[in-house]
Amino acid sequence: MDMASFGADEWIEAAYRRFNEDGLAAVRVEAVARDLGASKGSFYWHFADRAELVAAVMAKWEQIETDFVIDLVERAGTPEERLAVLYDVIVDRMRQRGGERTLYVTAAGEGVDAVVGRVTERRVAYVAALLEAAGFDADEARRRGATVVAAVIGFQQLAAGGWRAGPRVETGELTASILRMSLTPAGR
Amino acid sequence: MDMASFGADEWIEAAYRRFNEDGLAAVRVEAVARDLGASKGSFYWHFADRAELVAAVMAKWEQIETDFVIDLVERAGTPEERLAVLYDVIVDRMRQRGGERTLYVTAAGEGVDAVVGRVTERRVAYVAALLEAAGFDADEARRRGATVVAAVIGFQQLAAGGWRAGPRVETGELTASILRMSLTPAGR
DNA sequence: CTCTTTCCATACGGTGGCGTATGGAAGACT
DNA sequence: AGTCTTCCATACGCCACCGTATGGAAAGAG
Repeated sequence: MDMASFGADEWIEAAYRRFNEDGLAAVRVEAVARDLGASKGSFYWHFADRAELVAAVMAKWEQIETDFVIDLVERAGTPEERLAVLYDVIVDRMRQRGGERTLYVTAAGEGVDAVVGRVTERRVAYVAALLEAAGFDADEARRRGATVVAAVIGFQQLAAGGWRAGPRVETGELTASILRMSLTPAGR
Repeated sequence: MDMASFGADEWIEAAYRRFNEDGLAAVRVEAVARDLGASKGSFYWHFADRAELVAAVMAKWEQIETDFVIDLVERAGTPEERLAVLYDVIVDRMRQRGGERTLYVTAAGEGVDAVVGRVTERRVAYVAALLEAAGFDADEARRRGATVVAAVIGFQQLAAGGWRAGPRVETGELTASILRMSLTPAGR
């Protein structure tokens, strides 16, 4: 046991950092090895193949994101206050979560769509629960919850493509706007 | 001039088909050549490199999508009726437009973010114009227009990841829901 | 009929990714 | 001390993709 040796955890950690920066496509065996100052020989001693590393990274990601939602659930406050907190969270994490931008598209090809689907479902369920607490019936709350999540991800996509909201409208306002819309009852 | 020869247009057409199926990543020189029954030698006579083909494909895409929006603009009807038409259009094209799913993420890397940004802007502007005609002020209409476009793209992303709306909520309802929400004024 | 231009196929070199083979260093065990 | 297990580096083979080099067929010009 060398003290400077690389356990599987170090590999997963380094790979997770790469995922967080540039998505699953960036978690390449040689690249992660370079980050770690290790070599492929080490990697293939700890892992069967790249897919195993990717699966571990996604497991870590699921854990982190699930804990995050649980934290959100356990907060107190009215639904409106909680949506305000959600706004801060979204805007705050929008910048750093670069890896998630590409995740939805690559998920199927990497065989991790089950994990992604579960995390998505938890997010949708969380927002839906908030909206249900705010007075919407279950089905409408779920539709709106899905819409909020979709819109946030869509904003990321539009920004990743060349689009900018423009001088009159800031990006943060868009998130605020969808949250406001989600709370406005339909009827007249 | 052989009658069975391949002009640049044939290459662009075949490449566009690939883009439409599986995104820009699928427009590979050898693959398109195989589709056409041609070889790389032919390709590199008509094009300087792959980027030139990709640019041509995106130009074609921009043309098609822009014409589409113009068609939409020229239709008559109340804003509500026009949004209903937009709904049909979105749901109808959601299935076939597989290539656009990956476009926003790959745009920067392929150097086509300018085109993508322009098309996005036209779509946002179209929906914003509808909403402004429905009584919203310009800024609010723009925010909501962007939200509608983002939500639709977000739904595609969520579906591409493993997520399904669930047994109680259909995918089509989500599109209907965001359009309805976009038309509901904020005040009480 | 010959020569030139146009168009294209085959073959090659280069890069970057994954996974494997092999040897070796360093501790653990006896 | 000698051996065995653990961990890792270097080197290799393989494949997919891009772009280039080269030779050649087919059609038009004269």
